[in-house]
Amino acid sequence: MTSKKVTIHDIAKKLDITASTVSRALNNNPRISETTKKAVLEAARSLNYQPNNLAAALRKGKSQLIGIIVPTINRSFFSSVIRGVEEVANKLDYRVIVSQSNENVENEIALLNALLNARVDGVLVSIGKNTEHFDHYKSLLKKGIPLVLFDRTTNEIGTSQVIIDDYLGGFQATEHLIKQGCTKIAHFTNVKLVNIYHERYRGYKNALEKYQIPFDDSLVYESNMQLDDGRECTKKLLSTGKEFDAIFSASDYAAAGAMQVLKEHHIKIPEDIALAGFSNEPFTSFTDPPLTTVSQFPIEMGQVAAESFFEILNSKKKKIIPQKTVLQPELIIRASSLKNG
Amino acid sequence: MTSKKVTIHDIAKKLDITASTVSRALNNNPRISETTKKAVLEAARSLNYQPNNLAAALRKGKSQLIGIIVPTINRSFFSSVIRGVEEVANKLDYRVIVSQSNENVENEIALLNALLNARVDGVLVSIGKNTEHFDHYKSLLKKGIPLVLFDRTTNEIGTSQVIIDDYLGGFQATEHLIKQGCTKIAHFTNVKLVNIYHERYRGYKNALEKYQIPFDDSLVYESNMQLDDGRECTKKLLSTGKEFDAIFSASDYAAAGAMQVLKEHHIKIPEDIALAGFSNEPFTSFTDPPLTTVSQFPIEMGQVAAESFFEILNSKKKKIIPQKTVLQPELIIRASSLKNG
DNA sequence: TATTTTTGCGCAATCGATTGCATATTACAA
DNA sequence: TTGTAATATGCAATCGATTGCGCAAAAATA
Repeated sequence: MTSKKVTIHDIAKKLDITASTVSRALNNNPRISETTKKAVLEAARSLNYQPNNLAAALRKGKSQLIGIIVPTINRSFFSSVIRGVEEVANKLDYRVIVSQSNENVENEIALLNALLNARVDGVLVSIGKNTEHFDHYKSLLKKGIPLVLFDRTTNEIGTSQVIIDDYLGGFQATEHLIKQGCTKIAHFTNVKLVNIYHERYRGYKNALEKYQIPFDDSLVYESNMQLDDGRECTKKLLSTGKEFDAIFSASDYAAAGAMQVLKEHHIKIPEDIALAGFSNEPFTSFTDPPLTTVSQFPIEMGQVAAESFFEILNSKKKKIIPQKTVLQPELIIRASSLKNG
Repeated sequence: MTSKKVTIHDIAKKLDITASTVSRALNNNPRISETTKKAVLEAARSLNYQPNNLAAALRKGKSQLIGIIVPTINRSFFSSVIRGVEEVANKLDYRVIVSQSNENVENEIALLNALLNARVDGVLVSIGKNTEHFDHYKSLLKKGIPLVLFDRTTNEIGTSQVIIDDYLGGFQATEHLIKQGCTKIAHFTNVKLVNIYHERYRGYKNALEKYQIPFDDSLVYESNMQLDDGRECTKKLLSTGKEFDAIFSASDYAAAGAMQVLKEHHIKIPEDIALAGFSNEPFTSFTDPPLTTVSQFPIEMGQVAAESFFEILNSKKKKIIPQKTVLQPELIIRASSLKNG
């Protein structure tokens, strides 16, 4: 049933001109007369011509496709970034190929290769947690293929990246808790070698320092930062008998876990213990009390990353100075931390 | 800096054979000797050969790309479906191009065209709310291009679709509330002409009927089903003074709104009023109490849709009988409705 | 040993659009 | 009127891989 594909040759035949002319007419080449252009456009419409991007891509060496690799697609943050990227790309008539690494280095490498074989014009990546060597990305750059990292980035590759200021976010959240009158603020963090968590941790410490509150290492708990980890950490924290009046969790999920345990112990939030998370996960406005958190503006991050990407793509000069764009996070204050409200 | 691209011709030259042989060797054609295959593979590796899918796609007429159109990428349900599709596609060495219609018919048409020009091998679509004519999809089918609809579908196009049994979900949720001892169950729904809401409503009514509970139209509230709508409906419901002991909301968001208002009125959930939503939005497990809801298994839906898609794609025969796959939803019972527990 | 079959590979066209380099026509200046 | 420039279009190669057809050499069969 597949109707014969109509090509520029069919148009050419119909108008008794050559395919070259048709191609130029369709691409609005100035060396084609207005009359011919009109005729071509008209014929194209009447024949229901659909250009074959593959052929053009092959010939031109650019596919109008860009690849994006994230750890998992169905997480609010990442899907929002993808949304942002798609918006920008779509306007510029580029298509976005998505793929997920599942935090697995080998997948990352395989996907990167697959994208290269599909001849994407470039790639946007949020690096998996366990990725520790970056040769596959470096070789991308050597081949001159645009690469932009976002959120989960590294400085080991000389390429543009877009991140949020995790330090500032950590600082703001902590400062906010301090201003609410908290002085013994616990902190939940991930293994601190992961950059973003380290930065949030730094922000936490510096805020304490600024307000001359002694830093107490025994109030800092490391975990994998999922809901259950948050629960565990909170239980441990409570069992030590150590006094504290707030928890700043570097993840919303761990904060949610903390909230559960605190409530199970009939500890009032925020009166007894104030709570702040990080990421502005969609669920945070639905907890009771709603969770104070830090927004990372994922859609905007996607847009900025895409813009940064196209800047590289369109720059004629071979040497591009890698840009590091740092977005400002925003503290979202909700009831979980609002003592004087 | 772009290193010269190495092609099969380079491999051919190196081994003093022809490109045809190289191509066949790489594709594991049985008519090529093992010796030659090994040599080609070896040479390909040493030259760091990367196949150009564009060229192959052009020649073969299939791109190994599939397109997917959703209203918005960054919604839990849709991003999860995409995740499922990507998983299946990736295993079969297909790439997934995502795009979002923003519930706009014109975007839908434009995106569809863009995908066609990119020569995707087929398309998966969740139709926008406002789309009322389907010619653009019908013409896809006429061209013999595989199309699978999921979640937001229509019977007006003779093509495969994957949906969940909304009727059953509505029935199960209502039945559950009844079994908890509720007899005056309010229902929040959307304009009932939207299929999925109508089905849930039907399920609600039939469950009542099965248990010989009189249906009371004045307990049914129509709205746009966002959080605020849920709040409004609940307020109205309360202000009527009408007795009710449960709310089955066809949307989790409206249910969350209801929960807020009930709590503001110091009405105990579930003791005074039991609550159930629909969709199993990620936030529902974080509310207090956690919300009983109906899971739609979006990842599985994506997988099934993809499988259905590849079935069409791989079927040799021209005529494919459109399959309508109806997935079973699952009632997720949580504290918001558990009276005896 | 003669004949048929199988195996392994080369030749060359092809997919559809782009583009550098002619060439023909028209316009314009001298 | 003639030479020159500008304009509009054609020719043919090209992008990189695939594939139907053909053919020689090797293997199997008669």
